[in-house]
Amino acid sequence: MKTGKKSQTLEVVAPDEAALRKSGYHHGDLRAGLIEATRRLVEEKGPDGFSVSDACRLAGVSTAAPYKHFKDKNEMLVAMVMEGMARHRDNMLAALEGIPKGSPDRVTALGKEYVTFALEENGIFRLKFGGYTDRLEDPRLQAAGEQTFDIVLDEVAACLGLDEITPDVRRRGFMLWSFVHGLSFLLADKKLAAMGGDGEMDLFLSDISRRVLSD
Amino acid sequence: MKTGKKSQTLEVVAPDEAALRKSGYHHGDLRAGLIEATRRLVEEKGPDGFSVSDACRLAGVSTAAPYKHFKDKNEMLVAMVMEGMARHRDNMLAALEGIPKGSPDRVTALGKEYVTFALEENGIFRLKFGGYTDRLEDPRLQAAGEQTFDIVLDEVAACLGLDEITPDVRRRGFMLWSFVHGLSFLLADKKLAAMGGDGEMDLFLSDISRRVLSD
DNA sequence: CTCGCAAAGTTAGTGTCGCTAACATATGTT
DNA sequence: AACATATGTTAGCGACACTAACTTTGCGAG
Repeated sequence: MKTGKKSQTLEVVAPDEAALRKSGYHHGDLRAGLIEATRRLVEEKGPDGFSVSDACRLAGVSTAAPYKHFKDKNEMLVAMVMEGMARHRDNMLAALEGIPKGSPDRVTALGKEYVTFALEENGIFRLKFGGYTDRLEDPRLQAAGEQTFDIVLDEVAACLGLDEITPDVRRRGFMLWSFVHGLSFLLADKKLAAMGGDGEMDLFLSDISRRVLSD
Repeated sequence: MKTGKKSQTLEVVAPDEAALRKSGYHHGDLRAGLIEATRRLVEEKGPDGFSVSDACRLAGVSTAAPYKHFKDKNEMLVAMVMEGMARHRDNMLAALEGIPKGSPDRVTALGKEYVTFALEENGIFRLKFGGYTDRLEDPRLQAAGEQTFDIVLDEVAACLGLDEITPDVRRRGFMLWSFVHGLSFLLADKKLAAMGGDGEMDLFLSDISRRVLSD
């Protein structure tokens, strides 16, 4: 029989969870299901509160199952963060649409998107950047991060009327990155109480862009 | 018998560890010993790698002993971070010595000290800021953080020739904080490879101060 | 001085977790 | 149809955070 009893886990699953529950003995795509479960749990309970066991319960498999697809807990997290960073990169590029090339508004838009992602996908953000050394030092993650940073460097160069990445461009890029990076952490930690309206945020970011891009 | 056998823990302790090992049945000041052990272990293995059991081994007591002094693991970490932040604050104030009041160099010096602390006591820094929401949301920690931020605000106001903390001063203070905060994370994560010499760092920070303090 | 009690240790045990080993079942190739 | 392999299972180990119940110690009141 294919779907006999299996009464310990809810049989009728919400359409929401259809993607990550299994149907028979085999799951179908447990790897993807575990990544999705990991994403949800990390977002809900935070990187520290996340456990492989929880992910297994959510996916409806035994606690040993993940190790057929991932070396260990850390690799599960790396896989999930990788997927998140790809989304992050897409969002950054999408944020540029419709803004004329060479305008400082493009830099501001990138900064805003950076902060938005850090807040909305805070679990992923903290996993990638908040952890202690070598917790997620996977070279693929580093490469993905540099790729995203290159987007910023291109825009900075364009704003300065340059067609190559000079040391000065890199310097300003680091400044902008430091800025939005720290701002993301402080906002997520609610250290900046007074930063109320969305418009105030926009002004803040464009002010920063102006200061960093001026000579 | 008072000091009969007890052969499981090294009896002859290094002078280094004298402060946190016990002598007899009673430790003397286990609370302080555990805080010191926690500090060393967090710095060595990172916030995630830290375990109460390790701290107990280092302090030479049983794994149940800490719970006579701390509610749980989190409170041990809070106590340790509190002590670190007091040190941090002292360092900030010390960094101002000898620099004329009202000079932007004072702001730069504060920024440098901030980054220095974040790198040298990286475990504490990540515990306080890197963790997920509400991991260390103790009100005492928040209060200590605001106290330190006030130091920065005073200096910003002085640079602008103001004698009160206006919204503009606060805005610029947030900018500076975001900057050094993000810079600290990126440096700790080694994302900024090219930031080589110490002098280059100084130039970078003073450049940032100038940009934020200009109108 | 000693009696008693609270403070500060101990051992033993619980439940959870990450992970492994050994076994079971489904899938796809020949 | 048969086998090899991929993918699931159960059982169990060692580490961990934390608790309960017991023991030792220091100290103050009589």
